[in-house]
Amino acid sequence: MDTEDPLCAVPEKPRYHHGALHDALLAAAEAELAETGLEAFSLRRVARRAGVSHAAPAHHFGDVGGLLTALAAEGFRQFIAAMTAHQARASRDPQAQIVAAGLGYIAFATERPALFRLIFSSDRPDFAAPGLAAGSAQAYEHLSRLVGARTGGEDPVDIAAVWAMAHGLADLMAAGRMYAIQNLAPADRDRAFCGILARTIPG
Amino acid sequence: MDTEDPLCAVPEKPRYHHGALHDALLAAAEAELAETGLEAFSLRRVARRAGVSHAAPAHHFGDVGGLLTALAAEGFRQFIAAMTAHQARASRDPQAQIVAAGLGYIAFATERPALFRLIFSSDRPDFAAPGLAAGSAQAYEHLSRLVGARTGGEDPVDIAAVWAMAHGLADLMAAGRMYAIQNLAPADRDRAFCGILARTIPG
DNA sequence: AACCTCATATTGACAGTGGCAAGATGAAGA
DNA sequence: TCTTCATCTTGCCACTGTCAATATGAGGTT
Repeated sequence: MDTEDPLCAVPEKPRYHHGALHDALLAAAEAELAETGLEAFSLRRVARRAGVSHAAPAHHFGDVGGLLTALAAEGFRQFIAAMTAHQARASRDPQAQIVAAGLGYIAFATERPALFRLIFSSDRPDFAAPGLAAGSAQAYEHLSRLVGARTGGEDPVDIAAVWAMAHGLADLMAAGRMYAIQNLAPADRDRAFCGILARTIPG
Repeated sequence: MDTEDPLCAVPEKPRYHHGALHDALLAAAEAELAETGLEAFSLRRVARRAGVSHAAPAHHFGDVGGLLTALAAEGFRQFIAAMTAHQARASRDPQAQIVAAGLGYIAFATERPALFRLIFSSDRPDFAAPGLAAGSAQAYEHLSRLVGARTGGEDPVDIAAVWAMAHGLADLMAAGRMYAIQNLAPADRDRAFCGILARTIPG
């Protein structure tokens, strides 16, 4: 959250027409989501944080659902980026890539639990909206390709197994329910995750 | 939801002191949760459904969090019951019992998605409250015993693997995100789940 | 330059929400 | 019968999301 970014340099004096409210609201919403969580998310607080009236978001996002839809689309981009980042640090071996993607999956859930819940455990975004549906599909295809590289064919059941294992670990970690794993030292925790994730594809 | 249950026979004429408001509110809350979902849950609608003023629940549950805490505790009981029911129909073989528990896990999530989210993906219940913490711990121990019967020792990593796989499948099914599996015929779907769940414990 | 247009933002209202305080009710014990 | 006190209601407050009406001013046209 760098406020000195010259690329976003916009005059700071208050003016009637904000100029970049769309992006400012998205950033405010993301911060608000991270701080208060999804269940306490408030459109009016987002507007206040962006320094704008409570009805201003409506013009850009329609209603709170629209804002959350846009936020979820952005969330999927970050989600895929988290997997990709972890894969980049792993070997090219297909199995290692699957495990790395799983670690990225878990890292995203742990570091951004509210955003994770927004994209996977909420009914409030409109998942049929073009931008969001595309993000969701892109995430699935990302996983699908990984599994395909490992098994040869993209068997939906294999994909489901890898997906479910990564998702289960991620969701339980985001909710803070896996005490046995949470209490491990980071290195041991990662080792445990790797071992578990490696079980999903037999052979 | 049998309204003729003689065991619960309570005079039905409206009176100032309800007599069994605690249980009536819990039942109303569960119905409300199932119909409107967790994110649209409203304490006042629960009160209306129970035929009582909007402030009546406060005396029994404190606030909305208290009601959701009680509901979550009840949810864990039903959750464990779902696993137990599926296990009863399976063979005594430890591996078969693990798979059956997983199928029960998934069945609970698909049949009661809102309750499932309440106990696994919500911050609103107080999970430190005695009744709820006990239910949560009981569920973990249930899984723990199953895995122990299969492997000999209760390795937390083995438990985590089984738990995460079942949870991942359940959560993604509850959210309606596993299109590839959802579109399968019920028999094929169960076969797929069994195959996937069986992968979690190696050997 | 002056003017117009219209997307952008504000204000104010509305019904709905959770929580609190004050009061009404009536069941149970003295 | 009288008293007590848990139970339930009423009324209020701050807050929420959404809508309609209004104000603003940036950019294009003349």
